[in-house]
Amino acid sequence: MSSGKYEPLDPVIHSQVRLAIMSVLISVKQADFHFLKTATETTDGNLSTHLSKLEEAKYISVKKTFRGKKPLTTCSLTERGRTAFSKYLRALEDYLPPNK
Amino acid sequence: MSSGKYEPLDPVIHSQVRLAIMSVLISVKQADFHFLKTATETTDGNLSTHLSKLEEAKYISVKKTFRGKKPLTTCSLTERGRTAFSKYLRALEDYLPPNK
DNA sequence: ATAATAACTTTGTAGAGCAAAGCACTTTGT
DNA sequence: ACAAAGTGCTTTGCTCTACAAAGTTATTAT
Repeated sequence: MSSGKYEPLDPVIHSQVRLAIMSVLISVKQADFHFLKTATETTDGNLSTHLSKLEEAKYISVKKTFRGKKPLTTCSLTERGRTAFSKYLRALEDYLPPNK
Repeated sequence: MSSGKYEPLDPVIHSQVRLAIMSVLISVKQADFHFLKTATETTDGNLSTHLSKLEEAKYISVKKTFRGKKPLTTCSLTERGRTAFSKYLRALEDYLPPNK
């Protein structure tokens, strides 16, 4: 039933780092800056900008609190983000060879 | 057995248009410019530059001939391209939620 | 001869991605 | 108490990417 058509891939998600972030957040529901940085193996600067982009798109929500005296940034997927991610995954299938 | 690590995604392939091109070429073995343009729904300019990029990476081979009096550009995957694509697909799995 | 079409390629510009530098603290010596 | 080092980010600046629009070259239609 492959339609032969390529659905557009949401450009907000179709980026290595942001895809990794979304992927992490799908599985853990909540993740702080350090965790995401380790998981995605990116730099502080990159992570920060990519998080901002995902936040602007309302795909994640970012809560800023304190862990003891230090700032703590905690991220989680929004419903909108979850929807966008599954839509992305469905679209992506158009690009993948038929499932074995 | 998901390692929790995100393998880097080959940047030559991780682009909507180039991914679509690779996807087409995996399934049809040969495709001309017009066919690829229709399949990937991109503009002439974009397709041209993306093909050049894939060619530079030696992922595709581009043969320029004539169909009657008109130029005809025919593309196909190289072995290197085929390998790169399956590597990309394996890496991509790291980013996708566990199958089902 | 002129115009329209085909099959690309090149160019210009706007946006994405990254590392380095910056900022606002807090902790750790001394 | 003070300075130096560390933490947890954000901002900046540069390079690289992606795209559409314009250009090129040749062909077919009028």
